[in-house]
Amino acid sequence: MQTKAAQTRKFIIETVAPIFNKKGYIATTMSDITQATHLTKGAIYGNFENKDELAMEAFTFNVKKMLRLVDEYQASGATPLEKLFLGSQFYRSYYDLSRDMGGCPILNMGVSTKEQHPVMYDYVKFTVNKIISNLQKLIEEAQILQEIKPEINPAVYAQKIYTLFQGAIFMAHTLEDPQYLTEASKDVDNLLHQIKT
Amino acid sequence: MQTKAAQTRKFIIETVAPIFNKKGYIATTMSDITQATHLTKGAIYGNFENKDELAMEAFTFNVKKMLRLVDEYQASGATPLEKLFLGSQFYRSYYDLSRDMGGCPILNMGVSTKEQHPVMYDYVKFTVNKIISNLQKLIEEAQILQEIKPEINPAVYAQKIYTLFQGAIFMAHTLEDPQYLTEASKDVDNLLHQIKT
DNA sequence: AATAAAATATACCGATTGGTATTTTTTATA
DNA sequence: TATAAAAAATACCAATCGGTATATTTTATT
Repeated sequence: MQTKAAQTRKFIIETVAPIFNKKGYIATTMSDITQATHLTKGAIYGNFENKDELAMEAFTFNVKKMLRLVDEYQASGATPLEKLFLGSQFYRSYYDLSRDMGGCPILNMGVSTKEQHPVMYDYVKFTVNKIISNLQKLIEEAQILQEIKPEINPAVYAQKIYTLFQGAIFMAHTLEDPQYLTEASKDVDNLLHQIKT
Repeated sequence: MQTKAAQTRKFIIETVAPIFNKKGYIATTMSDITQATHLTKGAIYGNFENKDELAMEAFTFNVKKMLRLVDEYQASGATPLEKLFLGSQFYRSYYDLSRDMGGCPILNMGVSTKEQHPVMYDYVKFTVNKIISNLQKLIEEAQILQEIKPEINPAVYAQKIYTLFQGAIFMAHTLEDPQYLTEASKDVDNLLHQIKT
């Protein structure tokens, strides 16, 4: 095992991820990073090529963590429709979950990298598209199993659901009121009840 | 008329507003500002106390412009319900409108000032609350005129509508696809049709 | 046209930025 | 326990940051 290097690397990413998420790419300085990790520049630059690489790793760390959490939450669902309901349920705890990692990485990075960091911005877009595509696939599978009405458009509804949650995430974090997310979850639940067979 | 000073001040604010909106408070440098205005630091600091004041003025400029636009758009509505439908209609052109000013100022500043600029962040919150409160008032007036069902909760629906649009704004700008806003507008239209008497 | 005031430009400041070359310390291997 | 390699610390770099003091130019008033 080539432990040590990989270990510090992991430690740095975990420590720095919420900082990049909170402050954004530009506003996060190497000083922030050395202070938070209690390491020196030498150690940081020994483990990462530059600020860019570190920021990318931090962002993907946050995103993968979130996607893993929602995946685990949906795992207990026996059918696609059950997974959709569980996904909706998941967002009731999303305010606390995302606050712990410095906010919603999709929202924060989507906004703050658009004019600052084209590479990361592309990765945000890629991630958003992947999430919506997963949602769409769940709806399509539910239609095959006749859990959801055949006439509804999976792409349109996947988009509808994710848009609603993303709006609620922004509102909850901006007004510091998790109620926006519980309300959105209720709305999506109602939506799912309307389109189920 | 004390024109000259007020004129340059206005010119600087107008020129700089989309830059602050795009890049955020920290990422916007005095160099950005002098380059965009073709003025020197002396001129800038002669008209504004510091970067802070200029950023605040730029943000309020963007917000007021947007609020004025939606207000003008709703003005032709004869009744509160008509104004609500027009407000929904307004967001079908919001992608282009907000892109021209460097993005949605509420979204961009809400995200980028949260951990960077408490004063501006408070003003974002204040503005969001004001917009929702205006929506709520319109719904209440519509209920008094019996245009909207009495059993629906104005606060809940005002929140619902604005959350949906804010989500669509994020999605449209992040994926660079205005269709998210037209779709949200249709959804809100349907919502209004459901709750009208 | 002379003059005072207002507006803008110039030249600078200390602090901080991301990054690097080098030295020191820690770790693993023999 | 000597030694080589890996990791981290130190000391530095030019460039840029926001901001200021001063000099110059433009404007308005008489």
